[in-house]
Amino acid sequence: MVVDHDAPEPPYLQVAAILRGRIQAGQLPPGARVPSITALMGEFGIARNTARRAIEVLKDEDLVTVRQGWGTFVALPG
Amino acid sequence: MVVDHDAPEPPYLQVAAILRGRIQAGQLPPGARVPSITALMGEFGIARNTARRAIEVLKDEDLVTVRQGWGTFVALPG
DNA sequence: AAATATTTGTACGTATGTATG
DNA sequence: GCATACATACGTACAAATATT
Repeated sequence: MVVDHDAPEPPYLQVAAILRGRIQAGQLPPGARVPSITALMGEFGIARNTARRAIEVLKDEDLVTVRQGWGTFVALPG
Repeated sequence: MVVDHDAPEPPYLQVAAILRGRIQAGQLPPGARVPSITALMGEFGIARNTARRAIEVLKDEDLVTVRQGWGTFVALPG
């Protein structure tokens, strides 16, 4: 899966939407580790800051919790 | 005024705090134009993205409103 | 205790796109 | 068309936190 640089939706929002979909579909269940920044870079062909912005979107939605030096995880329900 | 790269507080938070202070002090009253990204770069000796992050902080606090192609303005009270 | 690997955090400089006036 | 200002993205570098060896 690669982002579409020509789409009206910017890459960081595309990636955020994809990850959100995986969470809501249960593909990434609560407590699961979200792919690391480096992994997202490789999977979607995006730069580091772009990957971080996508995670930032999900963090602002309280869908994930991020901890430096550890990783990003799907937020627990409730 | 220049940011301190050796301070524990990162530059983008330093700049956000300074601007927040100007707003709360009335130096930047409601409706006033906040210095542009380019102006902040020059005033604080920071990069473009760093300036934008500072503004982002204030935007998340609803202290300013940002409009593409126009500028950034101190939010109206209420 | 110390070194190493992994992961997130911050910042740089640059380029291009989009919106407004 | 042009100038200004914000929006997004690239690639790179180093710092900080965590866990493991």
